[in-house]
Amino acid sequence: MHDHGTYPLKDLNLKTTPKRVAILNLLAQESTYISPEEIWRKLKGQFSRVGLPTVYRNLEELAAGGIISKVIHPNRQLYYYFCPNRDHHHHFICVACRRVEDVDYCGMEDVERQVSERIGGRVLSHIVQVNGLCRSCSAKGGNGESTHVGVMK
Amino acid sequence: MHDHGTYPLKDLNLKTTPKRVAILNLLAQESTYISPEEIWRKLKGQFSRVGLPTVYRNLEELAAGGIISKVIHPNRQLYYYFCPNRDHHHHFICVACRRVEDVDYCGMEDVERQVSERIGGRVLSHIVQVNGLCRSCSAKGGNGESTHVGVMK
DNA sequence: TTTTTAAAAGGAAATGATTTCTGTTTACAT
DNA sequence: ATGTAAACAGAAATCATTTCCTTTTAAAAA
Ligand SMILES: [Zn+2]
Ligand SMILES: [Zn+2]
Ligand SMILES: [Zn+2]
Ligand SMILES: [Zn+2]
Repeated sequence: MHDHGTYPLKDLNLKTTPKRVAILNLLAQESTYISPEEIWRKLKGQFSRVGLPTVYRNLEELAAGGIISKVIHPNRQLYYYFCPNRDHHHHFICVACRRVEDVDYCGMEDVERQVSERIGGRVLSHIVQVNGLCRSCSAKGGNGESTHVGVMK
Repeated sequence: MHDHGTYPLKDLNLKTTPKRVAILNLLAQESTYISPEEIWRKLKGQFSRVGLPTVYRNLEELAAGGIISKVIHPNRQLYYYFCPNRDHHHHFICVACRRVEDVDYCGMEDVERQVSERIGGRVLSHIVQVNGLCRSCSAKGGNGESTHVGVMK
């Protein structure tokens, strides 16, 4: 789907290993979020030996480095997604088909002001995720899996 | 801390059992988010017999009913919080002391419009959580636990 | 090119929070 | 008071994720 381009793995003190690159390429091909085990199954088609811990380790490192993003899922399992958009933004995920789309919106400036002025605290990070049904899944009328994580009304 | 008032457990087809009420009361006394096991330990001071599954079950039911809210935590464990504010809003959580504060802000109207117009999808729910250090923890200069879940830059 | 070395990977095993199961007990509508 | 579906306890299972330890390897240094 997208090309992940040349990522500064070096800047993150991550060696450019075949496994790591393959994981990144697999993610870049997907337009949906994916689990560590799914990545692992795909990797096994390319390498004779791959350990699941290697996949978990790499996904975590890539996410920590900001190259890929985590998806919050009600079943509490880990899912990751690679998004080529380097500007700050958030995602709309389809709970039925796992498709991920960009949401170019983030009101964190206002929130930070409010936290600073009214609460006296300091914002370190924030989580924003929009769950729903994409166009095609919405048309099919499917409900998908229920998504009740965080505050939702 | 707060009184959870009279909640329409009946409206959710939940019986008013001693355990359930006790859990709700415990949560209402806290100004921080809390784990199922912590609730369980506190419950054991009030009942001779309490099962951990009972706690998990009740917390899940109360959260599904919108009476309490879940907190997204990087260690992937479950945490819950009771907030008496019935208006739609989100939370600022202190990653150091677990304190939770209201954030009266939510740009979901705009997001829904964008999702509808540009993506053609339908929003079912959304997750918004602001992580940081509250006033006192910020003053102490503590860092608290790292919080890297979801998209954060 | 040949070391050198710290990071990366494998694979087996452990972990432990959460869930499932099953046989009682209980809230509450009739 | 009785019936019935919901709740509960307790023990056991689950299973995604981590940990551990040994072997390989990327890539910096010589
Ligand atoms: Zn994106
Ligand atoms: Zn944002
Ligand atoms: Zn609140
Ligand atoms: Zn909102």
